[in-house]
Amino acid sequence: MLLKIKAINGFKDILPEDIAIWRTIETVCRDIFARHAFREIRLPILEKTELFARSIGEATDIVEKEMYTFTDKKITMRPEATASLLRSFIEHGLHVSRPIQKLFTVGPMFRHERPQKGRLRQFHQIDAEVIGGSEPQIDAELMAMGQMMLNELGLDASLEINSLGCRECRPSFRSALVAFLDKSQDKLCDNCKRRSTTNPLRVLDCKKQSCRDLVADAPSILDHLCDECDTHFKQVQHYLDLFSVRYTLNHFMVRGLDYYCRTTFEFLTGDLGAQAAIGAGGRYDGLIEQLGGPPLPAVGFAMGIERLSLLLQNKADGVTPEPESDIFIAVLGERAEQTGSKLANALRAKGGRCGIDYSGRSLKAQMKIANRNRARLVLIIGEQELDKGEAILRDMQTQEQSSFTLKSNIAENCTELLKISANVLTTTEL
RNA sequence: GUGAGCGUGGUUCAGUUGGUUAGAACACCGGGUUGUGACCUCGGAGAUCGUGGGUUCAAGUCCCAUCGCUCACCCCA
Repeated sequence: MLLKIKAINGFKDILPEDIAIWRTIETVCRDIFARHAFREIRLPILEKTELFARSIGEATDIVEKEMYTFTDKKITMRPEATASLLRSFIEHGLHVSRPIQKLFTVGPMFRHERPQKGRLRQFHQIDAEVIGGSEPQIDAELMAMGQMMLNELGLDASLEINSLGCRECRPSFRSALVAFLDKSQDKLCDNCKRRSTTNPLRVLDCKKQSCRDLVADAPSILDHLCDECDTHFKQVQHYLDLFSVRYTLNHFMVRGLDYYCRTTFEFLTGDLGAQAAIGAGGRYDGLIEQLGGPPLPAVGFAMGIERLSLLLQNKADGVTPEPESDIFIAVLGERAEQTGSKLANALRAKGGRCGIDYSGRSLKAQMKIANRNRARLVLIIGEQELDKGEAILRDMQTQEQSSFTLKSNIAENCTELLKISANVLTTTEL
């Protein structure tokens, strides 16, 4: 045997067994987007490298070392969706058609990190962005929508929120924080010693207990917000309360992308190993302008589909897969095969989900296939019945069998079978 | 980039101090019902034990190397 070619590290197949969960996630989220008047946008996977450098930030880990880039062509496989979406928004002047654009997109993202539980190199995100509004209601509504998605998927997650301030107030907080960290340099972990100069905000996010203890007394960004940011953040909380969305303030929360300002938030779970965030986002008011677009405020978030999927898999009452067929046609002998195959394809043309096997297996083997397909009905066409113009119709669940008259008009047979099938399927749903 | 753990049929694993033809469960195929699934029962097929080298009379087992996977750090969805 030749050497097998395997998928590359961090890239996963989504097998037929996994699809039910994926479709559930997508269906639930799409439905909720529709209820919130979001429209879908589909974007390319490759973009100019510069797009991500300018939006995510040159100094971030993502841009510095995690992007899949064709260096000779200066193009990159997108590590996140927001940059691409804004590029498209600006390029097509979408702000002209509506004062506020509510857009979502679903698809693969690529980051060259070491894979681990809940973290892949190709992963999928559901991404939502509201462009053109700075009102705190929008922030709150977006979080409420994210919470609705998790609720309707039956998942528990906590929502943590913070405000990072704006260009006006962040510098004063930053210098206060740096001053605080300087006093305790020797107590910080090596990593945080480095970060206290390169990206002091990140020290707040350190997971080491010693740093967490130290940082507990650090100045809070929330005490340094300018009046406008402070009012905005209080309003966000007011509307979250109004919408009955539960949340906790976490002034240690820092996001890894440079473009966030004001509101940031994360949906967190304790059931994903080291990966706590299943969805996260925030406001990025200056970014569109920075990418060459009009000065529009915006806010958005992304959910990780693989992470949602892992959580759904862990649930006892998991998602049940759809049957491969509703009606399976078992045939015995060549004449039956002729009748059965013709009927199967006619049924499909009329919208029926129909299975059939042509390998001439025993009836027993065909019944096993029907069972595995989770077909509710099996139409058994045998020589003896065929002579009488009949077939046997078996309900696999109730185990009841009845004789089915095969009319010469095949359309009539289809109509009759589809009627019985629909009938049987709805009665068991209730 | 750093660290730890693990590589045995399709899948999950067992394999004792190295010792005959490497086992099981699930899955698959077939029989028990010459025309009836899911349950039961009997049988069958399926493994270069990740790869290369070494030690030994003898290696799945010990040693070295290499590749791969997983988890964690980091960072993030």
